Amino acid sequence: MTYSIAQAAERSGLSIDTLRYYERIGLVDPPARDSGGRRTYSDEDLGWLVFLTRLRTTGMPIRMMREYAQLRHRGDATTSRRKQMLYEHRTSVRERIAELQSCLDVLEYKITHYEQIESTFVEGITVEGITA
Amino acid sequence: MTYSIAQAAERSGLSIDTLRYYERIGLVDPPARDSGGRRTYSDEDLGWLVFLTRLRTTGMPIRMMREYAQLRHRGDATTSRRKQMLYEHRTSVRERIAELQSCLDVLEYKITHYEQIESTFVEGITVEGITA
DNA sequence: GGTTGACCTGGAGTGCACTCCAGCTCCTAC
DNA sequence: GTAGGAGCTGGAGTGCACTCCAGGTCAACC
Repeated sequence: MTYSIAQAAERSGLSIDTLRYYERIGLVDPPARDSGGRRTYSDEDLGWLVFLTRLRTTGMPIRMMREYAQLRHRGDATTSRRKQMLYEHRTSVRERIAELQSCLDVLEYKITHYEQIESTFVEGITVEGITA
Repeated sequence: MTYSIAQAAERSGLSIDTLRYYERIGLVDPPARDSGGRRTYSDEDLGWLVFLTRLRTTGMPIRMMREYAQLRHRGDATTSRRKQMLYEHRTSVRERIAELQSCLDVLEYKITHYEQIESTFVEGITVEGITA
């Protein structure tokens, strides 16, 4: 099963331009071409694209994804390196979730106490209180 | 109690340049100045800065923070509008956390099954499996 | 009174991740 | 056989959020 660039875009959630951009910067291997020179994405290509979108969604910078892609390209010898990268990334995602959660808590508090807080914002809550 | 720009930067976690930038774009009111023309931040200024960093950390774009700042500037009449903005922002933060969590789950799965997945990436997990 | 260091201003530069464009080719349908 | 639409390339442009810079002021200390 192969997919046109439009289909690959739809299935990966990336735009057509982004697919070509990712290829240009070496994040994805150039896909096969049909007789007319058009890109044809395989299921494997799609799988990789979907995985990349996960990494991107979780905030991995493109240069790191590229590093991962390059390691992947070098095959099994780099498995542990890649695993290590995923470990580290997992940690940072967890930290990011915790950070968001903590800000969310402040937000909840602020919403709940909105009227009071508005007038006594600094003393009561933001500086001495929850913020700490 | 007042603070120099360097102290305000340290306490808010923003850089000195960012403090001046925020002022320039109308995100914070111009603070008082001392006799030498230097900015002196009050506790209230600090409280606002800290709150802004929360919004920023949770991904609120600057133009929205500015909108909020403008409403705040117009006083009590805009309380419900601002509350509404916080409600909506809360929703988007919750969604973001859920999105991160779901990607994290995939990542965990990938890490746990790393060796197997490497060879059967597409069929087993990414396209038909968890991804869905 | 000279040097140092923090701060000032307006404006230019940066890094990231796309996104858009002109001008072209190729296939399909009428 | 031509009109339309999808796709192609190289390169330029965009939006965001800072970040840096040159050239200056000001207060304090030696």
